[in-house]
Amino acid sequence: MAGGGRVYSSSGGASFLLQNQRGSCAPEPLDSLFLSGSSNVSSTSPFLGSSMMSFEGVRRGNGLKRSAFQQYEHEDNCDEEFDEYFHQPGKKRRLTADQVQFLEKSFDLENKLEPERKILLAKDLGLQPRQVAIWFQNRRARWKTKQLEKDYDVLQADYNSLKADCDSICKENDKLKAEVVQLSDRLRLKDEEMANSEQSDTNKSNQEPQQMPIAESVSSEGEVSKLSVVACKEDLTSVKSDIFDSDSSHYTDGVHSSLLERGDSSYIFEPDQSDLSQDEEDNLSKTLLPPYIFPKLEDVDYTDPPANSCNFGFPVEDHAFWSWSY
DNA sequence: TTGTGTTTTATTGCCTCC
DNA sequence: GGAGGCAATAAAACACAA
Repeated sequence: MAGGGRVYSSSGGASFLLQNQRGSCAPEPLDSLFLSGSSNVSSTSPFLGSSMMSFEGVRRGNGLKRSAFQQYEHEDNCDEEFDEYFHQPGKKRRLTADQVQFLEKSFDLENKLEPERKILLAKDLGLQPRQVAIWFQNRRARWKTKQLEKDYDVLQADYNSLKADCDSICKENDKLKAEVVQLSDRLRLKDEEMANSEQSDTNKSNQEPQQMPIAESVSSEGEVSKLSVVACKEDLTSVKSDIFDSDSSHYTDGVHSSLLERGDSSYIFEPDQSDLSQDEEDNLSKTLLPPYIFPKLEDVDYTDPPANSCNFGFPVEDHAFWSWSY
């Protein structure tokens, strides 16, 4: 017994099928049952022409696939065998291709089954209303599965497209990061060369008896550090030209473009000296480090990369090269 | 012919709605 | 509380390769 107090029967729905499909043995075509204008239910049904249709149209010109009926259609004594086949308790009977096609068309019109429509369909097809209901229920389940597969395919296509974009951007990001590291190394080498040069100058000046410390010299005349600044600027100019000549085509990310959009790329390396104190100039001459760069670069947050698999920011360990000069 | 995977029909239990 | 829908599942029917 079915749940919910329902009473199901699966053995009583073949009356029409027996009559209809047994034509070779009992030639009583029931086409008239489905022809419009006849006295059959569907022809007078308010659903005909809307959600209902005639089984005749489906039956006509439709070759049966291998079905239970085919197995018995041309045999002698088919009455007994047919009855035997359909009266086996607990045996499942597949619907004929015609019946399925009819149900499919009905389903296409409306995939929900109102009670009246169910009764009419059952009468038309010679099935139990319960069988029609079950067929619609299973058909809705299949439709839903197919729909899910379609949705999945669409989502997969979207995902693949986004992933391709992400991969492309990641590669570009890696390339730019490598470039930054390379340029930073060059800056550091320049700085070290400059420091060595200053050291040798200091050693030479220490041999002269009245040589003043650089800081004092700067405070009194400012000549040494100014010369250093000029020398640094000359060095940096060569580096700068390398930076902007190396591959300007992809300086379109936030860092580069934000710098270039200021209209004067040289501001990175050429702070307005009129705003500098002597000490600041001194610092510039000693470190050569672009402290002037970093405040500008702070527009880009390198410490908080996006939380996806594609790390557009520099990882924490990558910050090492930013702090080497401090 | 047979084993195996797939499809189809039917059942069961739970849920919602009226 | 009954009717009906749905998800999960069973089981028969079917398809097909070996």
